[in-house]
Order: sequence, then C-alpha cells, then structure tokens
Amino acid sequence: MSELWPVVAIMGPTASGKSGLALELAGLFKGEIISADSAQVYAPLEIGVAKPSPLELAQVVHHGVGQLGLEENFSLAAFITEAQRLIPALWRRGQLPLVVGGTGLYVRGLLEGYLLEEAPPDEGLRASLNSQPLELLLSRVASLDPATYRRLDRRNKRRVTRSLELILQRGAPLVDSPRRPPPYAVLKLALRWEREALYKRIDERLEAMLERGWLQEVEGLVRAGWAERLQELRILGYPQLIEVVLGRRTLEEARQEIKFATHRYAKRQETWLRREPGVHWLEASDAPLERAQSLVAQWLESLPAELQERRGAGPV
RNA sequence: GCCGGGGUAGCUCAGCUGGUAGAGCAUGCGACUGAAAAUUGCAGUGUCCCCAGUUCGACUCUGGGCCUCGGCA
Repeated sequence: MSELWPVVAIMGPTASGKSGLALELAGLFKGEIISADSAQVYAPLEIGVAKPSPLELAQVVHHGVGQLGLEENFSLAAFITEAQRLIPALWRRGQLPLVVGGTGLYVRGLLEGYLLEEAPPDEGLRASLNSQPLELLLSRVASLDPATYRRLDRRNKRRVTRSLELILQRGAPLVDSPRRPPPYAVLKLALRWEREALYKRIDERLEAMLERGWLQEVEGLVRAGWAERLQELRILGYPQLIEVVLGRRTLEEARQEIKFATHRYAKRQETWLRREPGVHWLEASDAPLERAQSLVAQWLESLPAELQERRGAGPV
C-alpha cells in the first residue's frame, strides 16, 4: 500500500487572495482547509490577522485557525505534526486536504517531510537567553554543538537563541533534520500579483481592518494584559498599534509603519516562493479561480486509482 | 511689510573652517530546517533652489532673486 497522500497547497503573499481561493476550491471539490499560518492560530487575534469570518468558518472546516491561546507557543514542529495527522484522516473521510497559508517554512517543512522532534519552548530559558549578548550565545553554541554553530547564521540573534534553546532542552546536539521522501502527492498553486497592485491591496486591506475596529481589538488585548506578549510575538501590526494605545505614537504613524512592514513581508514571501519547486502560478489578473479549478480537476484525475479508491466518498 | 529659521536622495534630515556628499525610512535584490506576519545580508539613487561674484576650485563664502516655515505687524 502506498504511503502517498494527496494534498493541494495554496500559497502566495499576504493579501493575495489565498483564503478566498481556498474557500472556493473547498466548496467545489469538497475539501477542508489546513491553515499554514503562524498568526491565525491564536484565538484572541481576529481582525489584524485577517482571520476568515465566522460565516466562512462555518461553510468550510478550517484546521489550525484560532486554536491556541496567547499564552501558548506555536512552532514548525507542532504544525507539521498536526498536518501530517490530518492529511490522511481527511482523505479517508472523502475530503480534499487544502494546505493554505503564507508561512512558507511551514508548507515546505510539511511537504518536504522534515522530521523534527517536538520541543515546546521554555519561556524562562528563552527569556534568560534573550538577555545575553550574542557573542556569549554563540560561544555556548560553539562548544555544545559545533555542527550547528557552523551552519548557523551567526549574525541572526533570534536564530542563535532558538538553536541554543533547543540544544539545551534536548541536552544533545541538533541534527540537521533527517528528511524522508516527501510522503505526499502535491499540487502547488500560488497566486501572483504585480508588485504595485499587491501593495495597493495591502494598503486598502489595512484601512478596512482599521474601520472594522482593529485598534479597539488591540485596546482590549492591552487591557487584558497581553501587551508584552504581543510585542514579543511581533505579529505584524500589533506592536505598532499597541504603541498607539499606549500613547507613544500616533495612529497615522502606525498606519504608515504597518503598510511598509506588510510590503516588506509580502516581498519576503515572494522571494521564498520563487525558490519553491513545482509551483503552478496563477496570475491574479487572469481568472485564477477557473485556472485553479481545472488544474485541481486534472490533477485529481491523474492520481493513481488506488488512491482515488481510498478516498471515502469519492470526488464530487 | 519687518525679524528669524530653512531650501541637499522618493520622504525626514545630517554634512562640508572651500577639494562635487551621507544616514534613517522608502524602493529593489537576496538568505533562511526548529519563535518565520519573525530574523537577517546586499544594492542603487542626487541640476546639494536659481542667477551672478570671489577663488585654481563653491553644495559650502558674498550679493541678488524665488519658495517655505515661525514670530511680529
């Protein structure tokens, strides 16, 4: 029996319309959505993370949206573990698994079959490491785990800290994760926009989020005592709006900063995506839904018969 | 109208006791197998407001003009 499971991945920069496309495809092909998004997992974050609406959540089953409290930590390993469990389960129930999200590392980690040990972060340890100078962290990594030291980006304190945290936690050197052959038959779709048009969409979406009460949402979070935690998580826009709530910055300043930060984010996502192999690009200006629909239909037909049979209820 | 500040990169500004200029942000390109909406590297860009003068040489000094901000009228 084959170990291969089918999955559709929908990628693209922020504000490119991934969620909408995924909803449509889920409706057309009887699918469920597995969210590959490191910010939408948090239940208390709503407007600013562009979470699907309650109606949309009711129409299509979403996994990985709003299932953590702010006191919890999400991670690549946790995402992969959960998605690996879900994909076969969905297919057996006759549902098409749609992995949707802008966190490129998560999608790649899943599809390339990274094998990572779960290592829940230790807040106390993390805090103490964060307060130490980079040089010290580096020398500790160098003595505990020379191999990791060599491959690490040594200018990047965040990475150095996280590696040391993992080394200390497991009490042994990290292995560059072994990889098993990708266990999925994947159709990768990605949405592409002209840069200028995408930035415009981002800006308009920000205005819409503010109109819907994003600032009030942040006020509530600050009142509930989450300011520090949110500064730490650095989820786009939240730190800037917290500054507004605390009166250290005007809304106008924050609005501009958030726009720029989101542009940069979108650009980084595109840089990442360009190196992703086997992507079918959908031009946003060229009927992306229709193209996606026909690509998915063709791809489903091309799957081995044994896989199709395994799909409980069969294609719609 | 008078007094004062200012006109330098797309934006905000620094700078040169005279030798044609720079930072942050923006923008572009990149890295990234463990917090990734994070973190991080690299790059380009200029009639230095205009005209004249002094000078071997002016973005820098002098004179005039234009524009702008603030105060007083």
